Amino acid sequence: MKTKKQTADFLHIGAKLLAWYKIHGRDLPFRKTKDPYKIWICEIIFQQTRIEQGLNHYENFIQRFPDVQTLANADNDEVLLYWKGLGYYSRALNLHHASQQIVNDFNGKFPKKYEDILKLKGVGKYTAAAISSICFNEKIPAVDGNFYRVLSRVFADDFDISDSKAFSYFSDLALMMMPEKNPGHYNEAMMDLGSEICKPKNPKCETCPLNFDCLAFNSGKVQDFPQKSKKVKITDLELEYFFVEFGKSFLIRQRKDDFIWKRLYEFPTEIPKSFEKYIGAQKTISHKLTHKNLTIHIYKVKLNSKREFQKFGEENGFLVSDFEDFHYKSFPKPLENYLNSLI
DNA sequence: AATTCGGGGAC
DNA sequence: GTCCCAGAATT
Repeated sequence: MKTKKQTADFLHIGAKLLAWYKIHGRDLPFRKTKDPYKIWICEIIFQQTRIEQGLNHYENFIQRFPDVQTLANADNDEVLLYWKGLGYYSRALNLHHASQQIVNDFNGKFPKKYEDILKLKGVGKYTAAAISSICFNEKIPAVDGNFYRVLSRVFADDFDISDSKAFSYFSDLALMMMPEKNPGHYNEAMMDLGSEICKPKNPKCETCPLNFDCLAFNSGKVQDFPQKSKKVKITDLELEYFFVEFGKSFLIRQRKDDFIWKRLYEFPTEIPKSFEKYIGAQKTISHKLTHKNLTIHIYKVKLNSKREFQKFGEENGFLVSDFEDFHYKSFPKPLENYLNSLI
């Protein structure tokens, strides 16, 4: 149970944060709008993604799909194309699905209530809070990795951020500091502070607006926070592909959506025995994902019979692509790199 | 409650 | 090499 004095102290910290934000907040393109559609897109794009990495994707995506209707009417493949290289591709599939949810279930108008926004596929508690606070002035903390880090340091709190209860734990802390006005700015301020000042490594505590209040800083233990118990496990995975070509054409197909690289394009993973005599150059690619170390073997299969090429493609459901066409499809990064190396 | 899903940048 | 990033869905 918090006393009145403590609650006042919390609010004081939130006010400092907001004051800092007004001067030092980042000038980002999506900060100028309160269009829930645009904020939604930006929140999804920047999930687990650095601002610098996703900025161009955001601009291109908004330009091509400026509103919910455009996105809902778009081809699934084109949505994925605009997601090329961003990773976590189910985000794009969920985005497309949710746009059709808005058209069908919300009469084409972006929902305004937190509970409704939360119903959209791919929108969780963080994203619903971000949209609600920024666009509709709802006082809900958008607790993300930045909140975990900043709050655990300010209060020298050793609550394990990999605990599944961390979200609700830090939400309670964040809410106590949250000002009545400008909830969106408060949430954005915490993200900017976490990104620019209270960074995971080498935080700039000397210029931090909260350094007077920060218990970790004042006890010289900033590096001890946040506490995180869970470590990432990395497994090895080998993939084998056949680059089946005839002239300037080659065969591709779309992946299923039950594994990595959902719905992205790839090469055949097997060929008939009769093709083995055409196997030529082989390339081995190492590629790191967050939880996997991939080793990808790609074998060139250069056919000299157009009939065999087409027959194999048709019978196994492959598409014929070429070095112009593949730019208009979304490939996994290592396969895209491979294709570019052949040009 | 634990696992899975990318790619890139900082160190 | 390790860790983290405007997290969410699935098991």
